[in-house]
Amino acid sequence: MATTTPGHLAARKKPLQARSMVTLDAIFEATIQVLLAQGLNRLTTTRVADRAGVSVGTMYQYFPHKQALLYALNERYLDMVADRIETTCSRHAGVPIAEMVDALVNTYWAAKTERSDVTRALYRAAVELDNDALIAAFAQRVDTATIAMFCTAPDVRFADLSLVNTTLLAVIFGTVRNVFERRLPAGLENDVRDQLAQMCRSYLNQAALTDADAPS
Amino acid sequence: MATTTPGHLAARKKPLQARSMVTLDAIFEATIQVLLAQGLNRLTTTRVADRAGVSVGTMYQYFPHKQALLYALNERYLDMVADRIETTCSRHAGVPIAEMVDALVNTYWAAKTERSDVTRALYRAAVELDNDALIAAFAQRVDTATIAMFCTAPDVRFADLSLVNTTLLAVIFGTVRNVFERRLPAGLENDVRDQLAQMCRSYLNQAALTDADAPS
DNA sequence: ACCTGAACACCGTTCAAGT
DNA sequence: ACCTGAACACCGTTCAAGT
Repeated sequence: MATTTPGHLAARKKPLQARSMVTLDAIFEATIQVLLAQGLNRLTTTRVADRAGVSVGTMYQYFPHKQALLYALNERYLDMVADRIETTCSRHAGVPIAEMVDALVNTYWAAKTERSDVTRALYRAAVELDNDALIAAFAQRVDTATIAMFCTAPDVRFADLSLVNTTLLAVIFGTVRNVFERRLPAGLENDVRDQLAQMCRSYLNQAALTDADAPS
Repeated sequence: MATTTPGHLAARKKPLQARSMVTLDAIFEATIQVLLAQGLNRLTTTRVADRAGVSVGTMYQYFPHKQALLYALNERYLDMVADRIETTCSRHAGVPIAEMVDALVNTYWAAKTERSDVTRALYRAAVELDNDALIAAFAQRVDTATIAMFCTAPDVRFADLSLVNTTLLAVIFGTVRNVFERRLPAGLENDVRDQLAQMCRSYLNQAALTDADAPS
């Protein structure tokens, strides 16, 4: 399921021809480069257009305003992360729940870490815009995927899987972001990731229904 | 300990006279009001000055640039939160660790929730500026306070308290922020808070040294 | 000494004029 | 049909002129 883009932030034209796609990619790539090299306050429509090799006017054919550009960039990125989580979830159907949680933490962590500069740039840029819809769509996709996975766990049942799942995702996503923004040394960062996985496992063990709780 | 402000973001003049303090407060209050009523992209130096009843020029006597204004606002807020955490920590010296964790989660949660509109406005505004130093100073204060508290727990010892503490804070702060940005319904929000506290307790139980681990 | 607000440089966005 | 970039409105910041 793709994210639903609110009208006022939608890209102006869908790239149907190969040439347009190349231009669009150039604009995205230029945006990331400017964001990384110059920072958010120097991210100027003119600068992005220059770097992408088009005129400002052309850029405004693809994006109705600067916000839409940042929005689309973020959308692309979140789609990539959601894709990876969905893949992990379907690959881990039926394994013990401790393995599921480890896979989840590691997938999300890896997706954020592999291009950590871009991740950080996007975290900073994301706040410029009204990304509520984007976050909601992303959360929905991930929620669906992880709930489906946890349902197949052979070793546990929960009284309220939905709440447990919501908590788990809030904790994982929130912690990863927090660690990122604090710029901890890489070694400590990895230690915290392992502790996080451990913490999720302890939580799931404790929250799992015992035989005594089982419905007759 | 107060946070250390890097030179390029420091306020231009320290308000030593009562009149100046009133002006400064008016500017801060105006900033919050504009932020809440109009949003970050309409937060204009002119608009803030108008609302505060001073001219732009006067505002630039107190803050060398717009960033410094937002920085100072954030600094004030973080100092308030850190104050409350420090208070909680010294009040809970010597109680069982489960109570410590509950108090910690609840204090942080309450500090963020009580004026959640301001909190959210600041989360959005914070990214505009170089808040690394602010976050580092805040983290340092909180780290010190919670480590000191955990050292007094009568019922547990840890192999690596520093790592456990870092993890715990990253998880609590990150999760609270994530829950905020997702704008969950209030009921669910509270459920997640309770689950978070439960999760922290499970983690601490599991991470605690048993008698078998104890040094001879 | 301190405050004011017109003036300057720059940015987002548009649209008449090009091809 | 599509692209260009000068032009316009507006914002951050300054500083000569006021009190």
